[in-house]
Amino acid sequence: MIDAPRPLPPGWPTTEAEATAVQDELRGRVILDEPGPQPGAPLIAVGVDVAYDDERDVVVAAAVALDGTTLEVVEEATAVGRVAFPYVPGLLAFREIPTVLAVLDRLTVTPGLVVCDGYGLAHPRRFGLASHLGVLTGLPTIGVAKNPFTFTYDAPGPARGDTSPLLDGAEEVGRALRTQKGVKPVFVSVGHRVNLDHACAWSLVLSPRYRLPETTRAADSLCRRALAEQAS
DNA sequence: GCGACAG
DNA sequence: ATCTTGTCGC
Repeated sequence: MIDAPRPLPPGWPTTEAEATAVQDELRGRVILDEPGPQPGAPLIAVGVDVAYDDERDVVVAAAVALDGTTLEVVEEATAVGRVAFPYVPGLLAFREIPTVLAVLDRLTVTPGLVVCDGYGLAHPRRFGLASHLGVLTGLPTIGVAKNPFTFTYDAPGPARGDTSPLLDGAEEVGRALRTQKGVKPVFVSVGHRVNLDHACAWSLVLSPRYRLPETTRAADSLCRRALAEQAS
């Protein structure tokens, strides 16, 4: 059975000015002074990702819950929604967050950490997707991105676990983290209720074999499969 | 002013 | 994100 795309929430921003105002309002509710879960602690780590069909204006979100110790999949969920905003760098969250919230609602397990595909604090106004999702759910969140966006960094050391600051001018907004020897780093930033050390440590724990965390890989794979089903 | 820019 | 074949390598 294929789900019909759910409609947008009433009052959802439609202009860049409105979306920016929402960010500025929600940003005051981000919690940055909690250490967050200890890396390796027994918890459920949830990866979220989305896939788009711009033709049909459809977005499919996937959430995959992993045992934070064994990295085994304990639950999967998908949700189908409407693309909620045009793609504007810095406003990515508005495109997908309603559907991401829906997919998290479908999980029966309680996430101890949510790993987002994108940024948190590393954002032009310090309120990326991971920050936004964290504030709206109250859950600890981190962002792990594949690209440095507009930020700068020097290459981290060659060993797995080596890091270097991700900089916006002189300000450290996240870290480039080498998750595999000799492989391009990922870009980690804090979302909500997790500090940068723990965010990096969890990113490393969740990436035992590949460049990207297993949470991200599992969610990416699932949302692509779900989008293909939705299209057929 | 223009372009570049997470996904 | 997405458009897209084969190919080199473990």
